[in-house]
Amino acid sequence: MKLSTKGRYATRAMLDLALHFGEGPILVKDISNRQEVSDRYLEQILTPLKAGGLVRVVRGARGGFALAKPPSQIKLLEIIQLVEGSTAPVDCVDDLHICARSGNCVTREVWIELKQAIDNVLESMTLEDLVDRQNSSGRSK
Amino acid sequence: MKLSTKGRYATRAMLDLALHFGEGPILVKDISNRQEVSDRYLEQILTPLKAGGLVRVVRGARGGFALAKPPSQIKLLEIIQLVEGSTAPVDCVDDLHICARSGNCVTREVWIELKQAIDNVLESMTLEDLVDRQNSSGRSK
DNA sequence: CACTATCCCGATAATATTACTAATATACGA
DNA sequence: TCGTATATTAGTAATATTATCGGGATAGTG
Repeated sequence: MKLSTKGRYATRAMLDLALHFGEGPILVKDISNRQEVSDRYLEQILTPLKAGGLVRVVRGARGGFALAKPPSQIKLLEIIQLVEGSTAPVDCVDDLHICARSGNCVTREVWIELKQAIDNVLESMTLEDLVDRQNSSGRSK
Repeated sequence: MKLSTKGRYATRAMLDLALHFGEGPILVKDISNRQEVSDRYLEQILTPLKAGGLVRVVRGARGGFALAKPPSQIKLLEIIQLVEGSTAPVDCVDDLHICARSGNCVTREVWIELKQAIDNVLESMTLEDLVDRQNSSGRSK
């Protein structure tokens, strides 16, 4: 039940962008320096977020990344889904047919409830919420 | 955020044992046949469940596995924790010190909430609940 | 136009995890 | 004491994750 680095780095990168929202394009390198992750790897992680319309990109000199929408309109669930795929703890939750037992499987019902619980948390939290928490506790950027 | 086969197989094996509770030792081979998983692998998965006191073992002829307690007293959370370790989606949730940023990290707070949501679901469900569901919906064993 | 900054894409190396197998030891019962 | 069954440990193939690299496309800048 671990979140991979993709989900963690993506969330931190998006929070970083939220903290610099309105400042124009932000370099991947700056994000990776602040967040202490590999910039090459971070590029890869940002790709699906761009494809999913959460960030916009300016190429070329003075380019970089920025949120495509205000932080208040970006839910953590969207971020996680784009980089990790579904939050379902087991694949049969999304597709009954990958397991012949699904129609007759009570454990599957548990996994469905688990997914719902996870989605509830991530759905109800936006980047703005994270920014607020960060600011209200005297944390550095 | 995927549960590994360990967690899934363990839950199914325990449900299997719950359905046969009171019938004496059950062969690993019988469980693995019914659940369609490798018996060798299932043995390995049962080991931590034994160490954790959820199942008891009778070695030798006419031996096998059985629940150490009634199904009503075994929570799914216990099963998952024994075979998968903590339900924390990120390691820093359990141990602040594995990441230097933890003290100053708002995303960590999200992961803590996520873990709590997961634990809530798994804590509130016992093997007896699963047995009831199985019986009440006309399913086969 | 030449130069440089920046993201884009595909390949692949390194590592970790997962799922499973093999072989041998140990225990119990008839 | 023999057959049946789990216990234990080590090994391994397959897969997924994590990260790196080289070169290329694109867009500003002087």
